[in-house]
Amino acid sequence: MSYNKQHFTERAHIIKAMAHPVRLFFIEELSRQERCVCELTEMVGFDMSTVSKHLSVLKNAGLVSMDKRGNQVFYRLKTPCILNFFGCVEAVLNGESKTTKRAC
Amino acid sequence: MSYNKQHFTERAHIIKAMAHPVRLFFIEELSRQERCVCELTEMVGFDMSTVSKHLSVLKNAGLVSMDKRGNQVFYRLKTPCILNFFGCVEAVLNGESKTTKRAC
DNA sequence: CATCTATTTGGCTATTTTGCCAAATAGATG
DNA sequence: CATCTATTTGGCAAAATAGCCAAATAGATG
Repeated sequence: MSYNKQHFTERAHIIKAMAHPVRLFFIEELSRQERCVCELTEMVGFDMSTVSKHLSVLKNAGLVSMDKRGNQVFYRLKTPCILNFFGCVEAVLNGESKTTKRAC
Repeated sequence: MSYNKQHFTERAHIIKAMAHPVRLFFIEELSRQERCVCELTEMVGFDMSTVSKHLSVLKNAGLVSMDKRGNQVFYRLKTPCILNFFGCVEAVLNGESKTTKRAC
């Protein structure tokens, strides 16, 4: 197979959305329960505008959805299958990757 | 759970290594068979030095391993479990993510 | 309606990433 | 040993990303 730039750019866009410590944390946290921006902001200790921008990256990639209730906006994970991937990342970190052990 | 910066930075480092169209292509291609730098260079049409740097990002993250034979260097995928994740990315692209369908 | 709260957007700077070229390295071959 | 081939490294400029502040929005509440 040869390199189809558009095909891989689309997929990289989604993975790129996950490729930041704060966003990774949000994905994990939102898989547990929905959270409003103010809660997430307090958890990570960044400026709320920064948090909002991270969330919009996730939203833009189709990974989370949002829901405005009252004057708060709640985000939740739309793609639980992402979590299956985290086990593989752990395996890479532990250098177990060569084994046939199914991490995902 | 609260935000442990180091924990998520380590994991983001691995995901970041995957977050580029060319590197994503290499992961998929190398899952099929090992390839030397010159083959990969021809497939993507970038400068060989650029390709070499992309490969070193993958290597640094622990995703591929390399093997020098003759004056060629062959790379191969060290972490097949990554491939299970691609199905999830497809699901996100197709907007099927809300369903309970197991993509990974 | 005026105001307050939660969130997003615009704009700026600092940092990181990407890709090319040129030069360095390392092994193979004449 | 000189040279050729495959690859990596250094360095640079352009582009993308991250985080902060200030300003704009949008509901909720007095």
